[in-house]
Amino acid sequence: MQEATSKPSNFIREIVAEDVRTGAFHRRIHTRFPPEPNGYLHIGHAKAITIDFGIAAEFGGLCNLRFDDTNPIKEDTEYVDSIMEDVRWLGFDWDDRLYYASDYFEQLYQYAVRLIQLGKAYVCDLSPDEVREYRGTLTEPGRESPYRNRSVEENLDLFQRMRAGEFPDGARTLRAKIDMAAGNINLRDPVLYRIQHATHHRTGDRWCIYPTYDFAHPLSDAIEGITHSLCSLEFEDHRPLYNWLLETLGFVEPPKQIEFARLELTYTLTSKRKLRQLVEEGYVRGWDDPRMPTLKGLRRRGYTPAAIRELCERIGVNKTKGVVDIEYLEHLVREDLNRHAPRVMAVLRPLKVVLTNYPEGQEESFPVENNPEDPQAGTRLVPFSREIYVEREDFAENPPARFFRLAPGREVRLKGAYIIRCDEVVKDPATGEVTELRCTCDLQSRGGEAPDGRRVPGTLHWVSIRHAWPAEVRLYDRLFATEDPEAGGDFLANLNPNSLEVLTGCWVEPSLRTAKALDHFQFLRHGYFCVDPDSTPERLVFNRTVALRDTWAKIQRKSVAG
RNA sequence: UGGGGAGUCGCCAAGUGGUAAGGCACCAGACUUUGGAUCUGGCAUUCGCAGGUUCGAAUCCUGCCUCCCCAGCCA
Repeated sequence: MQEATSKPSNFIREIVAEDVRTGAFHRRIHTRFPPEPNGYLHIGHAKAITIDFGIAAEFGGLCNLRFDDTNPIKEDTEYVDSIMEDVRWLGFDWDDRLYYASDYFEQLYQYAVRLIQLGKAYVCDLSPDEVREYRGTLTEPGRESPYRNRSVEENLDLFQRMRAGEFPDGARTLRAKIDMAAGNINLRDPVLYRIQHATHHRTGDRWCIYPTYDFAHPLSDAIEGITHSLCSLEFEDHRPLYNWLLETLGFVEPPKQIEFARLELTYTLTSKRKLRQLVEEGYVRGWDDPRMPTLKGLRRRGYTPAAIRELCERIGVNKTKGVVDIEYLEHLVREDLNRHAPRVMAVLRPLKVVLTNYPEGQEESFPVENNPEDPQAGTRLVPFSREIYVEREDFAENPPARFFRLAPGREVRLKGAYIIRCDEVVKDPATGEVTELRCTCDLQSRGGEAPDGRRVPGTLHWVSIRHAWPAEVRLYDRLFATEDPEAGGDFLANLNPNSLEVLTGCWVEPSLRTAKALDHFQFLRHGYFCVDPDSTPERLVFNRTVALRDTWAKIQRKSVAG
């Protein structure tokens, strides 16, 4: 609880702290993360997970993982497995508290029977269309169902026969008897059970009636001894129903539902339906495409659990709907990876450089720091020889102002190696394209230090041609070109046509040969990269997580703008 | 027009009657064998608007405005 005071406050933390202080619950603080197994987890879920597990941990409580599997036609075990994997990857653990709403089907049924006995629920024969008609509108009250006043006995009999499978889908429902004139539409005799002759991924064909969310959720919470049922804003309207059910059924110290705003990010979509469309219609390569905001996509892209958790922590918790700038997340991965990712040299768009005064056949190795942020990370030896590759954009025949890189007659330092000067530019006579640079190497500058102390402002990354390893590098950009993917009404029209650029002729330093899938690196002067699962030792594949901050690009942009 | 929510810097967000934290972004500078990182400084006389209460209000009261959610036998 000490942490509770050291972290920035938020209204949920305050409510829970107050409940602890007043002893509102004679049991430990208990929350739950209740995903429906009908899709993959995305960045929005990360916030809910962080809050659910975080609040419990802060107050010495527990958080359950509970699958809200009350709709058999939408759900599947494939998602169950995936969700568990993602929650663990994010860094949370439910120990042995893995539950399913479907585990409670029998109990839930008994609670429904109890409600009927109390005269608080009835079997209704209205068709779906009729129910809608009777419900009224936002501004007009509804009308009571003609079946509303059936006897307890008749209701009990009918409900039992619903369970027995005597009626077809949609023929009848069990409804709560509350108030058809309520301003809150959720209180206009909400449906508690519907008939659905469908095979459930866990209970098989044992049931042909299934509880609705509104019925199953509060009761599942109560059954598990949840104290604080945290959910998103769209359930605010359901809270009176949540409370009505628990009160009517006589639960002591019932759980409290508290709603908070979801996490939204700029340039990002979190609608399950639309994400599915992107996958199914081939706009991305799958649910784990590195451009997807799914946890699987983020992982493959190279985002770390720590960065995602940190985002959730720093954006706070409240009821104000907002859209967080994706740059915040990008900043946080950089912050994390800057501390942890080993530095390495990779040339993405190679330009050959021949060091004319460096002895042919000679080679040597230079120690280069693995991470200047972490002296403990040590150094590695990087091989050097007469012919190297540098980045094409690190050379300019007619350098613009403040260009610190290679140009005819100019000097530059090769990171950790030597200072070189460009003497000659070799071009393809047919196209005029620069194909090679011939440079001389200041042999006195081993390690990159000028012997006479002269200042060399530019430092380039490089790879020795003879030693380099080929690689494919996938450069990702935002999936959508507009901050709000929904802008203009058609999210597909807002897709960024340049969200993926595949570079195939890349060369990386030999130390990368042993890199394993999902390993993180900083490619010096480029950005953070992650080994794609497609990678093999013969053909390395890297995904760009995020580029380094690029002050030079900013200067150029400004000079172009005027 | 019914019910439920929300409005503090470009974005996120503290603040709970005592005179506007912090982060992102941005700007300026220092340093730099990553034009990275780091460091320093700048960045809301004002809290949706209008009244009122008070010595004093973003915080209390009144009225208004704007935005979001709800009419699935989805969750």
